[in-house]
Amino acid sequence: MVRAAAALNPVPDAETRANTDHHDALRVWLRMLATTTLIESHVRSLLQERFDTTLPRFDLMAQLERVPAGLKMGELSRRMMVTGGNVTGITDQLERDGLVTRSADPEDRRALRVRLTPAGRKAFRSMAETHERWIVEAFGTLALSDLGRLAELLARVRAHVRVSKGERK
Amino acid sequence: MVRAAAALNPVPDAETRANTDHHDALRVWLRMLATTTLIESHVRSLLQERFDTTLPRFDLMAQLERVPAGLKMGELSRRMMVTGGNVTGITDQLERDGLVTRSADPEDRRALRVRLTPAGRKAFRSMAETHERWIVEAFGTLALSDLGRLAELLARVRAHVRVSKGERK
DNA sequence: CCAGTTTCCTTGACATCTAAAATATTTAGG
DNA sequence: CCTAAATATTTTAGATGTCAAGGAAACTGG
Repeated sequence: MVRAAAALNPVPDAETRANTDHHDALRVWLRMLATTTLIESHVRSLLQERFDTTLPRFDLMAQLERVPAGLKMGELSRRMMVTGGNVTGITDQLERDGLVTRSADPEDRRALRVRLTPAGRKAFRSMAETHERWIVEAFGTLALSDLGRLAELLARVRAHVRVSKGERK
Repeated sequence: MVRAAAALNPVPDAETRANTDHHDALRVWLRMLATTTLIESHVRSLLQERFDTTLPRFDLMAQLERVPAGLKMGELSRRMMVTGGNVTGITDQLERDGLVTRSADPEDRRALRVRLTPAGRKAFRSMAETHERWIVEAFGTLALSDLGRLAELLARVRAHVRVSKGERK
């Protein structure tokens, strides 16, 4: 996808010298992106087929499922890592379908609390169970030890990027 | 995110028994998704800031960069794993900005060939170099051996999902 | 040669998403 | 108390994505 840059970029990290050769990092990234996209689109189409719903709607409901008192729009926005305007739109649809409700927050009149309705909770539980089965199957080729290794590698990358991002801005 | 389903789903894979505990697979998946999304949004905002462009536009140009003769719309669609309508829209914009051209395919009058213009090629090379630097830095916390392990684990998952998906439909 | 099908592309309707502006409320400082 | 800044949400414009329908050209089997 990309040409090699000369070996001129300093590694800002402390301990790991002599690490990523340039093409290697890019190749791993593209593979990671492709794999994630593959699974994600698989899940999307299954959600569509079997439950006539979408991934963002499922994600929003998943956030609410463990919080019976509901979440404020802003909390949903932060947890889902999307903008507030986006949450507004998705909530509109779920509300229209009777799966969530918006109600005034008693402690802050600017805020709204979003909650699953009983119908929403029921629908979510059914979807979540099936969804987990799909994911277990997708990763079913990895032994438990491999799964742990993968988790650990991902955690390291994530933490590293978080830090660099924070530093830059 | 999801409750545990009882241990009742058979692992369709041959060799690996006693593998993914249910919550583990889900946890790894969510972490992988979060990590990928984090890097992707990082790249997106950097592309926006530094080059006033977007990831889909960059991706499309990346496809064209190695094929001076250009690609047909349908080929772009397949390579980018998006629908044709989507490619039409992104190409419209790049064409408007003078970065690509659409020209008739001499061998098939239904088809169009999309090519980078010299300006497009120049712009892409500059972006690609910087983009690679970002990615190398993002994965800079991993030693080369870790990078290899990560690549291998991802490849296995990807291949496995590809197969299951093919089987189902 | 030609009707029927397939392929290539665009268009239209709609769901997601972001960024930025507008509104309403709360909070902080004087 | 009262203004100024911060916060919570919605709205708008625009890019990205899907799917399905439509027009043009190419292929296919008589």
